[in-house]
Amino acid sequence: MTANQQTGEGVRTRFAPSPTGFLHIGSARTALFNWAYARRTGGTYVLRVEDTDRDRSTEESERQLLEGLAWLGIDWDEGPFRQSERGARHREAVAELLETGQAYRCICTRDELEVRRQETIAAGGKWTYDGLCRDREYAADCGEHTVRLRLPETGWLGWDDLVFGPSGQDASEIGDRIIARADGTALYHLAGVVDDLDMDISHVIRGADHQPNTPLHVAIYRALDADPPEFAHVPLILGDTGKKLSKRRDPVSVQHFRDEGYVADALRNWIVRLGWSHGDQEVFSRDEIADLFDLEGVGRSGARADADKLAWLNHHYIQHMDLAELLPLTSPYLERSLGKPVETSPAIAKLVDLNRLRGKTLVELAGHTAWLARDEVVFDPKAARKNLTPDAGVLLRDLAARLAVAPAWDEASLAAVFDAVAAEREVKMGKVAQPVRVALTGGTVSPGIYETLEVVGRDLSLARIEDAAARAVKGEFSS
RNA sequence: GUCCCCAUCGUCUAUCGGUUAGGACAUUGGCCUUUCAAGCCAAUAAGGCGGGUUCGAUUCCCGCUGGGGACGCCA
Repeated sequence: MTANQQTGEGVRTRFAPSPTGFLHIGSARTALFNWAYARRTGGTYVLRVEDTDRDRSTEESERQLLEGLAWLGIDWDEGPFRQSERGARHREAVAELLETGQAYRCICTRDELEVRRQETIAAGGKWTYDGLCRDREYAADCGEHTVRLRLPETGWLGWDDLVFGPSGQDASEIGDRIIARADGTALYHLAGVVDDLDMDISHVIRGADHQPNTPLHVAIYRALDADPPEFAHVPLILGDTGKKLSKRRDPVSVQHFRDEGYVADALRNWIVRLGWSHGDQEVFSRDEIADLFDLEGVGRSGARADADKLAWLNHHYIQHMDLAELLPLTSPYLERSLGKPVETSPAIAKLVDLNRLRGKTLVELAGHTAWLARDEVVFDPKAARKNLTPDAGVLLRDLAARLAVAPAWDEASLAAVFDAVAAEREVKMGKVAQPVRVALTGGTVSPGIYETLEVVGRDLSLARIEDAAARAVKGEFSS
């Protein structure tokens, strides 16, 4: 029976990251699963920052963490609590365990331990703490010492994992582990259990890398005379090598993907499907995740992070998003690309809308849009050499003259002029449209030529075409 | 090395003893076409191996092989 079943309260989950770097997509997924499970069940989601490793924890990481969660739309109901602020409570728990005899003081030093460990392994044995201090009953004044949990000699430390089913290990495999350092502070295992207990956490959903720790945690719950929560271990996210994602090898931070131009909806959708499925459904909005997520849909084998799938999802969301939502998301990338602030004019907005089919990321979308925001056309040498030949220049000059007297600047009128030029010169439409495209944008990629002309507008279009024509005729782009 | 875990198309996965083994991404071909895309259509592609259990195994059990994770006074 779990704590929450005893108290009759609802589901309470938590995300307990340590602020020692950026928000990792593996952590983000754990956060998402916990969030989703709480939302689905009408439970409560708690955020707890495990910053007890003072050497590695930084405020900057914590800021990044919260920012990443907010960006992904993962909101919490309680917290953020900081484990570092609960030191007194952890000390109290250690004292209690010492009192009840469930723990004892150990004066073995790291060096001594290491020597004995090596000896045991060399002799072909397997090392767990050898229990030298186990029955010595050292008092508080024994000098520098750690505190170890006193495990039963044997006995099954098991739990029924909500993903992996019956799991566990025998106490003899684990040995008496340290729960408090020589300086008196508690280790993660003890602190985490105490916090989960105090915060009445009912379901601990965490990465499978924690599986080997769970027997010890079960033992700590027992020593504290408490019932363990439900545990659900989630298979790890793997990199291209098939190994656990590594900071060195793989792109892992949420911030990284954000910088690369992936939208939050896509990243969230991507990671939720890494290890979880719901029939054949591939696309899940934030609300659907909160609505449909369950632990039964979580698989048991590691999932390789597939960048192509992320790109596809990103494309999907960029296409289906309201333009009003897409524009502000695109602006920063446009400004980055241009190196200056950009005002989102109606023309820019229209071009972004037309270009959304043409990019997998906001970076690409911005890249395809930037030309309109530049004062001067920047020609791609290759595109210009191929399309702005002297012959093309003559054609463009003719075309510009006719466009200048076109009755209107709309698709029908523009098409009539293009058709006429193509017919009279007996060339394919491509020979007309492509030079215009390069004249207007400097490159070979843009929306349909009439749409592009409309977006650029009559005056600027004529100016750019005439300018490019003049330079092309002079052979400026030929070599 | 020890302990634990996992195993369906290249990848993410569906299947909860009986299916022509389904979907998605990627790939390939076709259509469309003024560029690049997108879109549409189609194709290729999977139960690691060996034993059981069963009328019947991808599905249950065992072994092997392969892969992964954990082995801190980190979290």
